[in-house]
Amino acid sequence: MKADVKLSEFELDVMNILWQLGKASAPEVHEKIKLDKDVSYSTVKTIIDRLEQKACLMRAEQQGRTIYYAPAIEREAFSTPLLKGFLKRMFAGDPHKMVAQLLDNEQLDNSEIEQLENMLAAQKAKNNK
Amino acid sequence: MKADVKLSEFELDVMNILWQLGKASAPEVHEKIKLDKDVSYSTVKTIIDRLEQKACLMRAEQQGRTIYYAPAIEREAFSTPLLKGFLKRMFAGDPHKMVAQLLDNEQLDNSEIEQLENMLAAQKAKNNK
DNA sequence: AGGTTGTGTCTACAAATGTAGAGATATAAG
DNA sequence: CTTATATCTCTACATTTGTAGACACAACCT
Repeated sequence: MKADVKLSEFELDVMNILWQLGKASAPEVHEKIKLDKDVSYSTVKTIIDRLEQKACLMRAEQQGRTIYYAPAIEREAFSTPLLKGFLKRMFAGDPHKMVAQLLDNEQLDNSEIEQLENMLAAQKAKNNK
Repeated sequence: MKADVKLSEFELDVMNILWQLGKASAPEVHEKIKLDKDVSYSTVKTIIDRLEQKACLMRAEQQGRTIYYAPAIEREAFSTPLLKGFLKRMFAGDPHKMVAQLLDNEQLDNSEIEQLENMLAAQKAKNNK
């Protein structure tokens, strides 16, 4: 996997939509994007084209003139290095600071927190093996 | 606090150094940056100047000709919105996915995990109040 | 078949970002 | 006091990113 592919914020927004939907046409992506900010179709299509050039998404299907795009890369391929970088940049590489902030920002109810506790327990079990 | 200040990656790198050191001169920042990538002094100084323009850092002190800069904004002022955005973009807004990835990426030993568990317990206690 | 419409293609450009050299100059060194 | 050096200042430019219009054209409707 290409390790040096950098995506801009906007490009990530589009990828995110594709990762969620599995596949989508440019007008569909445009619809989704417009929920957040008002940009023209051309703008979105340009981003899609650039992502295609970078081989981050591919033409999956065609119906009439309409092209359906699908991600060509797994979300994790990006989230892993980005998370590391983000952790380093914003939290001096300390996961605790990050989780603390996360708990502070997001309102998690008790059942959600318990899910997290389960994850931690599982990790501990794995460590002990 | 100015909510609409956007910092580039490089600008964040510099801020990070300042947040760590408390204050530093441009040559000192340059030194630190060079540990990661090879850029000229001018480049770093330009970034510092832009950060000063954006009022993200200030001249704290002067020794001879050398100016010492210090952050003019708390780390949290950036990490909060950035974390939210990052969560939304890379993990579809789901904190669990993010923590899962975090556990996967970073090798946390049991005592570190227990610290996290304590944080979660504290949060639950707060929820129940 | 002819017009309409929704998509795609191509091109362009402004703003932000990364990068750095040339020159000024205050301080340090002799 | 002169020279050398470390910093700062100013200016410039290439690249990336965000943004969108103009035009082409296939497909659908009647």
